[in-house]
Amino acid sequence: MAAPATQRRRTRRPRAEREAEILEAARTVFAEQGYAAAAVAEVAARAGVVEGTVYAYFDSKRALLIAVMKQFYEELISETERGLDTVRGTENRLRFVIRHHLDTFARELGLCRLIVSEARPDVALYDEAILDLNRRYTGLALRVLEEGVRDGSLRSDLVPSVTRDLLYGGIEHAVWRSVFTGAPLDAAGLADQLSDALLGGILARPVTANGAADAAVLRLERAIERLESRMGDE
Amino acid sequence: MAAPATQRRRTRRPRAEREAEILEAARTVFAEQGYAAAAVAEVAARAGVVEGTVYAYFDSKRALLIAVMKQFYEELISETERGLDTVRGTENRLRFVIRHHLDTFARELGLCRLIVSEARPDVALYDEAILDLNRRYTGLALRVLEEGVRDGSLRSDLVPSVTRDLLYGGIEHAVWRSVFTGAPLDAAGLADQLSDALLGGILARPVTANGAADAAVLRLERAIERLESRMGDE
DNA sequence: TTTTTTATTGAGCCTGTCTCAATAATGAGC
DNA sequence: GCTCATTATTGAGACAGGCTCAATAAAAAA
Repeated sequence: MAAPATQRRRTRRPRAEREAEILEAARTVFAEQGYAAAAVAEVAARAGVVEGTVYAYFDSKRALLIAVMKQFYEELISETERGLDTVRGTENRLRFVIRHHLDTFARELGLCRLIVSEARPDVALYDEAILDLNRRYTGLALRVLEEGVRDGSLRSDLVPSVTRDLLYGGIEHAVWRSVFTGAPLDAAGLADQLSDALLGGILARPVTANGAADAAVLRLERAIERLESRMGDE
Repeated sequence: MAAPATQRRRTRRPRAEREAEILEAARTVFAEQGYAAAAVAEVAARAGVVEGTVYAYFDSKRALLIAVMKQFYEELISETERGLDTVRGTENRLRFVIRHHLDTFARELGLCRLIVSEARPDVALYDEAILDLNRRYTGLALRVLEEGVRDGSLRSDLVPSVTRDLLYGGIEHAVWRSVFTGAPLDAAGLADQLSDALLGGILARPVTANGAADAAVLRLERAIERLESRMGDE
C-alpha cells in the first residue's frame, strides 16, 4: 500500500493536489493491471482516499482513464515536437518519430499497453477526447510526410494518411508482439528495421541505390577483365 | 427481441445445435455492442435460453468471445489459404492478402472491430487461444514474405516478421481510422495504397537516373555477352 | 409406464461502478 | 481565538452484470 492505511484521517487538501494524487494512483494501477481489471477502489486506496472521493474529482472510471491518457499524450506530443525542431530532413525526421515512439513504449510499457488496448474508443460512445489526442499526436508524423511529398523527398504519389497508418500501425503491432513473446523490446533495432522497410520498401530492385549500382559496376568490370585477359592470351 | 419471448418453453435440443445458436447470438450481440457493453443475459435472450444455460455451454463470457473469434478466424484463414493457392508471385500474393483482409473488414465490420479492440489479450491473463489464432493467420503472410526473400523477389536484408507487423498494423490502423471518420471503407483503393507504399517504399527515387543506370547496365551486360560469345566462336 | 439421465432453469451470490445524504476540516468574519 | 459557512470527504448502499448451483422437467432407456 502506498498510503499509510493504518488509520485514515480525513484531511482536506488543495483541489489540484488531491486531483494530481488520484491521477497518479490511477496511472499506476491502470498501467499495472489494465483498465478492465483495475478497480476504482484500489485507485482510491492508493491515493489515500475513499472511493467516493475519486468520483468527486472524476465523473467516471472512463473519465479517469481519459485523464491518464491525456496526461501521457501531452508529454509525448511536446517531447516529439521538441525533438522534431532539432532534426532536419524528411527521412531523419521520420526516423526520429519512429525511434522516439518506440523508446517511449519501451520506457512506459504498462501505460502504452493501456493505450494500445483501450484507446480504441467504443465507436458507439464516440470517445471524442481520445480520438482528438490521437489525431494531434499522429498529426505530427502526418505533417512530416506531407512536407516530404511537397519538397520532393517522398514519392509524389504517396497518400500521407495511409503512410501514417502504416507507420503507427506497424509500430504498434511490433511492440505488441514483442510484449507477447516476452522478448525485451529492442527499440533501436526495431526502429531501424521499421524505418528501413517503410522508407525503402520491401521489393528487391534490380539496380536501385548506390550499393546495387556499385555491385553492377563491379560485375561489369570483372566481366571486362575476363575479356581483356582472354584477349591478351591470344 | 429476436427470440419469441412471449413465453419460453423448456425444450431440450441437441448439444451441437444449441451451442451453435448461442454462438450465433453471441456473434451478433458482440458485433453490435462490443465486448464490454454486451450482456451475457442478452446473448441468452437472443438465443432463446436463460443466462444459466449459456454457462452450461461456455465457461465464461470471455470463453464465448474466444469461441466467436475462433469461428471467424477459421473462416478467414481457410479463405486466405484457398486464395493464396491461386495467386503466383510474391508481389501478387501480398497484394492478395492485403486486399482480402480489407474486404473482410469491410464485410464484417462489427466483428472486426471486436477483434481489433478485444483480441489484444490482457497480457496478464495471457490469452493463449487468441494469440494462437492470430499467429496462425498472420503466419500466412509471414510465409509469403519469407518465400519472397528466399527467391530474391524481396530485399535480402528484410526482416519478415517486422514487415508482417507493418502490413497488418497498417491495415488495422487504416480501417480503424476509416471507421471513425465515418467514411465508407474503400477496400480496393486502400488496398492499393497500402500495397504500393509497403512494396515500393515511400522515398522518392531519382527514377530517371536509376532507370537510365538500369538500362546502361543492361546494355553493357548484353555487350559483354556478345563479346564473350564471339570470343568463344573463334 | 417407470426409471434414469441430464439439459435447462432461475433465484441469488459476489464484485465492481457509481450516488448521495451526512460529516467534519478548513477559512472567513468578528 | 471563537463561530459560522463552505465544501471536501466519507461510507453506506443502490444497481448492474458475471457467474453458481440445487431444483426441475424433458427426453431416453428400461
